[in-house]
Amino acid sequence: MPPDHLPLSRNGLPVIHGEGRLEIFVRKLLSHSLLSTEVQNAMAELPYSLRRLEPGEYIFREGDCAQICPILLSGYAFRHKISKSGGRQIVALKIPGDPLDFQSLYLKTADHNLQTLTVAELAIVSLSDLENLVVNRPPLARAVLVDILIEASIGREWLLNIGRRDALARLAHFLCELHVRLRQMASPGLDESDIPLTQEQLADLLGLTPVHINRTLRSLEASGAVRRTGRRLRVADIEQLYTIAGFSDLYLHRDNSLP
Amino acid sequence: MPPDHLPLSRNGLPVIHGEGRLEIFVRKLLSHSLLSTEVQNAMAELPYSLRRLEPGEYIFREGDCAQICPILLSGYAFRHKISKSGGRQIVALKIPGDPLDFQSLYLKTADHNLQTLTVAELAIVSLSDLENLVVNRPPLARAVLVDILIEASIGREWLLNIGRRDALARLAHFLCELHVRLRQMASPGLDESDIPLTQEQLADLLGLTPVHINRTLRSLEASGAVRRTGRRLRVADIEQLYTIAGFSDLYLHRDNSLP
DNA sequence: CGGTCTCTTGACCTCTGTCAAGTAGAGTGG
DNA sequence: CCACTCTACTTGACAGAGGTCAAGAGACCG
Repeated sequence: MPPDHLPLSRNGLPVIHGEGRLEIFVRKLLSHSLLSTEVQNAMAELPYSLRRLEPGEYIFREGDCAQICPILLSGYAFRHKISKSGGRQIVALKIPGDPLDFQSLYLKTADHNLQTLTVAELAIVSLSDLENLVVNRPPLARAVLVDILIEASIGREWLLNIGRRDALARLAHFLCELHVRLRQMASPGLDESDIPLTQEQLADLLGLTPVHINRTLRSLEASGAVRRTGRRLRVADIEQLYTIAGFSDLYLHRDNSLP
Repeated sequence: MPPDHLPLSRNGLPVIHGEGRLEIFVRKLLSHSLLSTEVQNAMAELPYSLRRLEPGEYIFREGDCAQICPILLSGYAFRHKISKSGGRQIVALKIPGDPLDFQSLYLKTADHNLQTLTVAELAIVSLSDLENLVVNRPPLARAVLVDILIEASIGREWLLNIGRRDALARLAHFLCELHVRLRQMASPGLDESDIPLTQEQLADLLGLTPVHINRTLRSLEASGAVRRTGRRLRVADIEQLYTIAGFSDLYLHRDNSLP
């Protein structure tokens, strides 16, 4: 039985010096911020240790006091919270390239759980290396902050989604968001039409039940917006999803680095 | 007819040099971060101009490109978004002492609307003054970031609240949060048991309808958890509200400045 | 090929929304 | 101090989106 928690903070001697695996992280920040090539190179050369996690492994738990900054190199992860009555709500979905925990560097305790969704690879960057990199590079500090602000903006859109859209539009809206975010990363081996969540996970993410997700998914399939083969769910007609969801990507702030 | 938008960015010559009105903002940051007296004094002496707003006035709108940093000195304000089908969702409630818009300093366009809930007074601080203050004061920069992170944490708890709690627990949970946040500010003239929202606003905040808020409020009143006189809503028994909501204040990170 | 985890489906239920009409406060003006 | 007016709050009847339960079928894995 593997340990429930990652033995993460064995004060991070970097093990592997990446063969450009951090490039996807650089690309993530570039998607919303301008960074000089000097900064980009410095980031790509950050020492890190690589960890491979199975689906469902916890990266940290509510109440923990994390000390490192993991970056998602491949696979998916999600943040979630559980209410006293046992209901689970997924509050964020992270895709390859996303930094997973700038927050712990500034807050004492974690207010949510972070768990892998699929097999995932993490680059564990040491706190001091990261701080050394950011200090004296205001544009990089700014890019990190922008990343945090965009995650918060996505959270607000999810509030609107769960609070005010019916099941069909709500599901469609999430599929649109994931599609846009994946396409924005434009990573080889990352298929923006492939939805990696089970129906139960979709339910926990959208504040619905698995049974109702099933019915709604079926309805989306009937209209041709998605296709399902076996357990695999794919976006079939993104334009139609946009229409069903009333989707606008303003909240993703993709224009942030434009003139 | 007053202008719909504030003429905010008349490039901010500070008009009034505060008689300690910014003290409440200092106190807000102190509630989660340690700051030296030097930093506190420098903050309190920031030049600012004072604006008084009527209930329901917009401070900025989705798509705007704000340029200043307003701080809420008295009264209440809220962030909200509107879906294509017309549903409104309040995504954040701001109380006296809260900075209202660090985000615009880093993101090009606003992704939500910001509106006053009651009569409110804002301190408008110029962008350059603020940046000058923060640069070379890392603890202050950190405190500002912590403030942003805590707002994001509150957003995640709201996702759990709307996604996974029924109307009764959901309403109770919000009342608990507001009570704790107001008490934490411990400001004279600020009554932590007084709920300043109409039933319609509570509905938009909790993803419910006004009619159902009415029924739920009535149920809370019957159990003695709240009291209503005329249109005024007050917390009557906070312990009972905690129980009904299954409330834990971990997500407010009030321990953040403790040893 | 057996085991386990998802997904499906139908019947039924209930929480919350909808509609619509009426009441009561709070402010305004006479 | 009394209309008058707005807005907010109430209330009841009814509807419907989504939840619950439970059993079975289909995928994927070793």
